Amino acid sequence: MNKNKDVGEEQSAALMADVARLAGVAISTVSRALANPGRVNEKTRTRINAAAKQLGYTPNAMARGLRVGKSNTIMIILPGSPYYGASQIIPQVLQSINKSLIQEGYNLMIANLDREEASERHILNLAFGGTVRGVIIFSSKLPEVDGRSPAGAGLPIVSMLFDMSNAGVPSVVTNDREAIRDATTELIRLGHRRFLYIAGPRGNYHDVERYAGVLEALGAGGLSEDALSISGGDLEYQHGFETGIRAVDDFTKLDVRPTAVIATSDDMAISFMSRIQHAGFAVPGDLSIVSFDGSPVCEFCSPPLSTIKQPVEEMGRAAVDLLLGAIDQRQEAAKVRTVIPSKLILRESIGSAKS
Amino acid sequence: MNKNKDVGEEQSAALMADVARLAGVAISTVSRALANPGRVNEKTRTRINAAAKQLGYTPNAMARGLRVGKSNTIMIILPGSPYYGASQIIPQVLQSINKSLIQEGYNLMIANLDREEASERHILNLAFGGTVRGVIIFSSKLPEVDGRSPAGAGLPIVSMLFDMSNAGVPSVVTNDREAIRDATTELIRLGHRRFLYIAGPRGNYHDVERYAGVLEALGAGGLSEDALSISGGDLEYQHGFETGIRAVDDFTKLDVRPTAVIATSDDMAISFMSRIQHAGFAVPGDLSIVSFDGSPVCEFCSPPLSTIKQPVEEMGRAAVDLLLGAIDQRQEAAKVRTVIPSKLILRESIGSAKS
DNA sequence: TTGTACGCGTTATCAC
DNA sequence: GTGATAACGCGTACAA
Repeated sequence: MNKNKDVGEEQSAALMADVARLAGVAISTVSRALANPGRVNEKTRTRINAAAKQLGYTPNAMARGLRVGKSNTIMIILPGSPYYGASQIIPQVLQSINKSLIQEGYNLMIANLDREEASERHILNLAFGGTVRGVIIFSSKLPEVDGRSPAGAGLPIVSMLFDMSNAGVPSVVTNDREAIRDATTELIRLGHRRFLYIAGPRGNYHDVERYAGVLEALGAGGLSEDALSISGGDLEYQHGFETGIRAVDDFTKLDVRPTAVIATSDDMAISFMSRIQHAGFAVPGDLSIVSFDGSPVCEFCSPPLSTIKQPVEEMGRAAVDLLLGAIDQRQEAAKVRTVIPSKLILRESIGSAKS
Repeated sequence: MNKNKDVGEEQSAALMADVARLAGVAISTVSRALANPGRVNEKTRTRINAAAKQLGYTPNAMARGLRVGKSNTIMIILPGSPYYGASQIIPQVLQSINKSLIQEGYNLMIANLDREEASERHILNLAFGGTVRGVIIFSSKLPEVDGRSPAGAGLPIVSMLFDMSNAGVPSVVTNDREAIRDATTELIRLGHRRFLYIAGPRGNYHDVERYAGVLEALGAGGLSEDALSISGGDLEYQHGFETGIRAVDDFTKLDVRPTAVIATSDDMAISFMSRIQHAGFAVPGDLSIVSFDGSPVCEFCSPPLSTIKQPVEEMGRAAVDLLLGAIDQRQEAAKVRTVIPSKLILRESIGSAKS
């Protein structure tokens, strides 16, 4: 079968047929020996294994995939333009997910979903072309063009970070609302009465949740919405750092200056804190700052930045568990929403309100 | 063919045969109409396209791949534990590469290469199992187990960031040595005469190059190696931030204190700069700092951190071009080494030497 | 220009 | 326990 077997040097990939011939058995026996080792005589099995090793045999994934009608590739859909806060955590997420997947024999393919139709089409081709077996979505929207969507391809989907459970997509999220609420409550406890909220894209799930969390804390603390000023929130994508910079302008224009700032991503907080200090405000003397994400770099800001740390590794593992569960049909609807709590890390960017 | 065609609702994937039947042509004609539109009558072609659209037909990638003996997936091998400085730039690299690949009809699969044999085996199965068509390697070593390596699988490989051209792997790198040399020269020009170099893993390509660059600048400036102290350089992996923290200890223990610090990654510089200021040293008053990578966050450090910016997007594009060139055999050996220059970004962390 | 027939490498179904 | 054989969905000689 292998026409190059006599060349010896750069032999092209060994086939199952080559292994069978070398081991002196039928090709189907080789297949079994590799897939169901129990259902084949031990003696022949070892002979087959030896032959396979000698030839450096590796099963052809596409042939197998075609035959069994399944691939073993999972696709993760990343936001095309780095999502306003997520770029810091993407590597951790990918690594966590990939590690979990590999243990179960799956591969990870990545796709970027931006505003161009071409990228949506590409993703859908992956989904409908049988290339992928399941989807982890890390973006705020599902790709859809010509009425086709990954769900329509019959693919299991799990959403990470964004709660899409009301769209029927099992989601692994953190407790955005409670986490921000608790952080705000802590600020109130420290005597703060006026706040600046640096928003993510308006309407975005995270922004909705986090904004609500701030309001809940204000309400519980006996403060009205008037205590809250808002910056950012543009619909258009913007780099987190830029949002923070603009927030400095907004801040300095306010008649009554807030004493505490709640940023919805570390990037925003980092650029804001840097520029606001250049503008002559002391942190935390004049101004306390807390943000969301938990990037490692926050510890080394000046002053060290308080942040709400998202457990991205755990969330990655949970998303994989959910997805593989759906694939194996172990669970059909699963728990639709899995919440993994974030943790407030208090650092020196937060202090008592100026009296 | 499609047994579910009468269900209408959740129809399983339409096949080429379905399209052929609906268009009233033979299955092979459909195949041609999609692949070589020129070689089929316009009238029938439009009929076929209409049928395909109506059925939501998407070609099965595995069947095609099996038939043509090629996949259209590229694998990128990432360092399993975040490489000492690279974690900041991985998202940009992935996005740049993915974008370039999609335009040419390829997909991107990711693999992590850490110290465990399982991950090497996984990568090699991908390579030998026909799953991938080419490899972009972002790690300092090539996976190899049982004497198998991706090159042995006949796969085109391109290395990014690391120069592996002497191992026969076309590489896209930046001018580490010159960039560091120029930065060091600038420090010398500013009157600095003693330096601390915060090293990456000893023996690592980047560290070798960058260290050499420092020495070249010292030599050109009439300084001896005695002008240089070294911190870091552990063989074991360590988080960049930790290396910077340890460098603070090393620095304070030196009898003659350097007035300038050259860090081989932004992470190191960021944690070092933060802690050294807490220890009572002024930047750049007592100490100038420059680092390597060009993370956006450097601009918002206190003081803003000078850094050598690597053109990661360009490097990603170049790597893809090289790889696809090798796949298409347009170029056989290609230029073995492509250098894309980095750019020194001067910020306030650098100043004249204390007199 | 279009249709027929075969094969890509593997797994699953059946006999033996 | 093992072997022959028919698919999986598509591309491509070749014949019509």
